[in-house]
Amino acid sequence: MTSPSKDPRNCMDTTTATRSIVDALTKAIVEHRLHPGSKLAEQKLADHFGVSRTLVRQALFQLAQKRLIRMEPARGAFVATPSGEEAKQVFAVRRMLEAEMTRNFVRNATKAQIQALHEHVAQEKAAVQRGDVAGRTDLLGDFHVRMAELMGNPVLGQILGELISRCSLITLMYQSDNAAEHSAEDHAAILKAIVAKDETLAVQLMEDHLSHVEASLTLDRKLPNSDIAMALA
Amino acid sequence: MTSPSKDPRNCMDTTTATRSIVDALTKAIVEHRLHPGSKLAEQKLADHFGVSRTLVRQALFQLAQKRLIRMEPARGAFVATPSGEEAKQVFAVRRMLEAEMTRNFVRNATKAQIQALHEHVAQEKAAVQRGDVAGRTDLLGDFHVRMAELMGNPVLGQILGELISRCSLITLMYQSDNAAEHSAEDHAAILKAIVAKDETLAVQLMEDHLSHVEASLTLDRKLPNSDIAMALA
DNA sequence: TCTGCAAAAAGTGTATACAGTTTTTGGCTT
DNA sequence: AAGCCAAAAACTGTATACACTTTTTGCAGA
Repeated sequence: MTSPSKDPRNCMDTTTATRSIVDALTKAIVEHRLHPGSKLAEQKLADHFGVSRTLVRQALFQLAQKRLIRMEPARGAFVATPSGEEAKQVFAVRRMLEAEMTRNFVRNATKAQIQALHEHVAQEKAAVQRGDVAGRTDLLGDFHVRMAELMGNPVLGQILGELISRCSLITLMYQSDNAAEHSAEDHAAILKAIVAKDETLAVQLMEDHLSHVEASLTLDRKLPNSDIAMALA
Repeated sequence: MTSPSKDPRNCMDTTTATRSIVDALTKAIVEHRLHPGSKLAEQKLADHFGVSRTLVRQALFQLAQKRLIRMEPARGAFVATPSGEEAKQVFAVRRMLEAEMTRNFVRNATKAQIQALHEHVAQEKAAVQRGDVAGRTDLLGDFHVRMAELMGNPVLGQILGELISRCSLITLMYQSDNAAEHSAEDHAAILKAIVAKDETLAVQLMEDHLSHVEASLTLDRKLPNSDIAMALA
């Protein structure tokens, strides 16, 4: 009934076009190939993707709703430049969500789910060891999304997914040192506590992990190219 | 800088058109004037709002992202019919978020913020007493959004706002008895615990409140007009 | 040389046009 | 009379056109 495509011909059709533009731009933003503040001109994107402005605009509106870009009236779309204040709020919400998520996970996780997390952590370690920065960043975020999905709560999964995308952008804007290696270890420690069914410890480790990531950012730093006049005052 | 309109002429201009369509449709869905499953034909909406399909489509895409409608390829947009499963997930996320929110609120709330909640609860009581169903539903949801906003966390506020919109739709689909009157009392009790700085009690009452609302729904009921053939089998 | 302004270029916001799909309608067969 | 198929109508998906705004360019004047 609700199958994605009843016709094998349909590989790239109807409305999937917009989705793929959203995904491509999301990936580009999260992977730092598009810098915060960059202008996203509609016609240029349309030419690049080989479609009309119509589809690009649809995609931009969706990205704006995900807060990965901001749209200024009559001026166009720009890659978002989340403020330090906003960053703190995003982390605060993540802590709320993920603390409870971890608690539920400890209580209800099956062996298969724990196994899936083990495999994920192994992948993370491999990415870290071979210096695969892009893959590592991806996997480190996915750890959290994976947990949400394994809990059988796609609603939570989607919300967390969006928050984590925003975090990627935030991290890339404010990161001082490359503390990402620690994250893989944090994940391993959290998983260990989950295996041990130590609810309190697992929750605590998850909260600490998120606080640690947040603390590794210099959120009070003046934004780089926000306003040159102000920078020289 | 980020002021909504620097020009007094701009009353209904640029991109605000789409926003107003989104708001109008959101209101219509949440207030049950558009029933779950209803077709939302683009041209009809365009005629009704006096704009072209372009703007209507933009609005529909945004509503789809908020999960208030669903869009089927080449078939159009329909008011969402969230499943009982999805409803439970939405409530689960709300409990996660709002438990922590309440905890933080007890710890950090200023007198002015508590005063604002008092006024809100008073408004709720007034709406309940004068039998204003629409206003009551609105206010009961807003209580939670207001708390989030008062906490100085717009990120949380927006996420909660969207979850609460979905809950309005869910409530209207699955409500068995009219348990809404209880909600106003629940809110008053929560506020009392906040005033008393009783963190544990406030959190508990908030969780109970949400569980109570969820329990008042018959989420396991077969959806009404999902498939007539199946209903008659 | 630097400032200021006007014309041109580029870009956004909305409407319309058109191709392809789905739904409805109406008649034909059994 | 009920069921089925074909033509028509309605609708979605995408591209294009046009008005209006912002930005850039280039020239004139101090």
